Amino acid sequence: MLRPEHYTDLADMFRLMGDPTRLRILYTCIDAPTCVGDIARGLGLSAPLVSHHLRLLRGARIVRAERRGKRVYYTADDEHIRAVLADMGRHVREAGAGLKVA
Amino acid sequence: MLRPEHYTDLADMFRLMGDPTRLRILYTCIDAPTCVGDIARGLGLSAPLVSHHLRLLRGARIVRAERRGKRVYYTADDEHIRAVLADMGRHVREAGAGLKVA
DNA sequence: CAAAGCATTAAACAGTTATTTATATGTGTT
DNA sequence: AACACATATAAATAACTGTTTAATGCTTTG
Repeated sequence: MLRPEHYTDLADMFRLMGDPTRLRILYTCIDAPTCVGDIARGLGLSAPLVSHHLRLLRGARIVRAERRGKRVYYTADDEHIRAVLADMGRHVREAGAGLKVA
Repeated sequence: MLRPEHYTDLADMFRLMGDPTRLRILYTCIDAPTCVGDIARGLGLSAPLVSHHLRLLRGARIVRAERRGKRVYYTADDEHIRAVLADMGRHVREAGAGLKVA
């Protein structure tokens, strides 16, 4: 099974990826390090909002930050994160559309 | 990239797995089909609560239901779900404890 | 067919969380 | 050193969601 304290950590991971805005932010910087401003512009979001979400993602080690001059570049922390997204993507595609969530 | 409508589906998946109670329920029936009552007893939860969460998980095709007599047995829908949990588990273990989420 | 067992549904409450707006911190430039 | 740029933080609001309680729906058994 799984150690109890890991449940909350795991759940936190999933919960953080479970917000549409955060997920779009994550996808924007999944392949190449991208700075806050570019993410914000690319998605049509305010910089504070993007920064805030990135802080949460960073706190869970889902993304990693690196400062270059004035800008801070974010990218996915490790391959497991990419693997998770890939597998979940496959699931959604195979399970097909028409998910009733509500 | 990813088709826009998939973002919400993907986010829904993660969001659903992002609740500690739901995640524990999912883990309980991940390997072998388990009925609502057994899940509830095993986790010390009420049957209505477990049933409610299973309905949400089922709506997203995260679990699959099968009726056998009076009981309804639930289990993980496909291998992708198990793969996602395995990868995320590895990430949490490697990233180590001390995640600052708040 | 009535009763009991198991699961589901519905509605109300309580707690949490994403977003906005305003302010502050850091970094490089003139 | 002052300015401009990029990011980060804080507080307030508004929307959402998990849990509880009570009632309803299916299946088999007596």
